[in-house]
Amino acid sequence: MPPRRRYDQYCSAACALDLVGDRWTLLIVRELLAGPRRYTDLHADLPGVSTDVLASRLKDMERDGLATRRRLPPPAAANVYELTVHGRRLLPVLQALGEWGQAELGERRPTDAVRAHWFALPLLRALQGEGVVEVALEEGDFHLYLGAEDGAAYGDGPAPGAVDARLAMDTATCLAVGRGELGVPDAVRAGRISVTGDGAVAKSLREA
Amino acid sequence: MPPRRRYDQYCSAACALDLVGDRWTLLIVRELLAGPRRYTDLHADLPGVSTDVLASRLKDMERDGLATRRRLPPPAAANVYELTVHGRRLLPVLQALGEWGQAELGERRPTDAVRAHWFALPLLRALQGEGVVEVALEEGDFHLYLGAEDGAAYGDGPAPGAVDARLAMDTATCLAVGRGELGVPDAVRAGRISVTGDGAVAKSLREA
DNA sequence: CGGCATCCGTGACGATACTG
DNA sequence: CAGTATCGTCACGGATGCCG
Repeated sequence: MPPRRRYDQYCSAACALDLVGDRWTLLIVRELLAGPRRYTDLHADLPGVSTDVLASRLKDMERDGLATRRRLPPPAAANVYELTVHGRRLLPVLQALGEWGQAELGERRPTDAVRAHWFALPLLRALQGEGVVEVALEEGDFHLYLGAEDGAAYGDGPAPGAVDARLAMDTATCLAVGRGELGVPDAVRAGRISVTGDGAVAKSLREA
Repeated sequence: MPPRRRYDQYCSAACALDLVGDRWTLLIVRELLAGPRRYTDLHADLPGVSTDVLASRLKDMERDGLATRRRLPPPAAANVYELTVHGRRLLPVLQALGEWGQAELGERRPTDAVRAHWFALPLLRALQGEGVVEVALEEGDFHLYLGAEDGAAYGDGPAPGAVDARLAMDTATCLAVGRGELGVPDAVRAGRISVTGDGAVAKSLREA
């Protein structure tokens, strides 16, 4: 087996790219940041990735300590992949990339895939406060854990537990809020976001 | 000519990776963050990159508005590549990557290349204050512009103009400071950094 | 000599088919 | 469901050549 391709530079950024610079790797991390995922789910949410490349990346990530494979207990017996603590620390990298990429993200082309939780990262930066916020878009739901001690986190689908606030909006509004162009209270007043819930977060989101 | 390979996802992070996710691209950005560079300099500081890939990446970056090619006026007539404002905004991405990668950056292997200015990014995060700081390592010199309005910046080699402080240290010390494990004043007291200059930055670096 | 373009061998990638 | 096997294609790395 030939040694895997590396940059061979004594530089922390190059070293990081040795681990996560391969095609698809950072997008797999983005998926797993939303919670544990089965192989088939990953394959479904990453259109274009071939099965062998996905399997190979997951193996690499497991070997490098970015992710682990775990078998769910019955009755939901299935293998899920999950980020390690080390892997979850890549969240700032994806946030920086996403922040930079928002400038180029124009109108959606018909060939572009969309998943609701892809909007969670920009929203995490834009929203202040503390608590569990559930967000509903046309594409689906996701939930944010604001003010968590280990930075912040989010998950796909509805929140499994109690929810402090629930936001419903369309994609364009979500993008504008994530970009920082639009504040949530302003959007609420403009009728572009509906906020429900009576937690402290809900109040602070409704008021400037 | 087939359309270039893209992820086709309506996601700002994926969109960013469409532009800078190719092999070598982010390392070229890292090089250009240290100032304008000629093709040959880039090729020399990126061991392993083939000539055609380097030329291809530079063309892509020019087309995508990340970099520009400019001809220096005589007598130093030469083409240099330079980041655009948009390209310079990738600095947070490289900082996030570098911060994450520092955890894996162990001892230097003999096959690893090193350049002095590769240590500029971690130091930029670690150092507080405002002014021009010149740093001397065994591998060479670089200089930092702390507190610049457009974030921060740095350059390879000695500073072209006036210098507020000058630091000399070895690589291990530089890494520890960049990691945040060691404060500059502590390192000065331990004799691991020599600080010269009498600017405000020099004073603040000497004192806790 | 700087700045590429061309050629070639190898490995990575993408699509599909197939298996436990 | 969760991958492995196969195969064609393309990108990469190395060497060499060209041209101002």
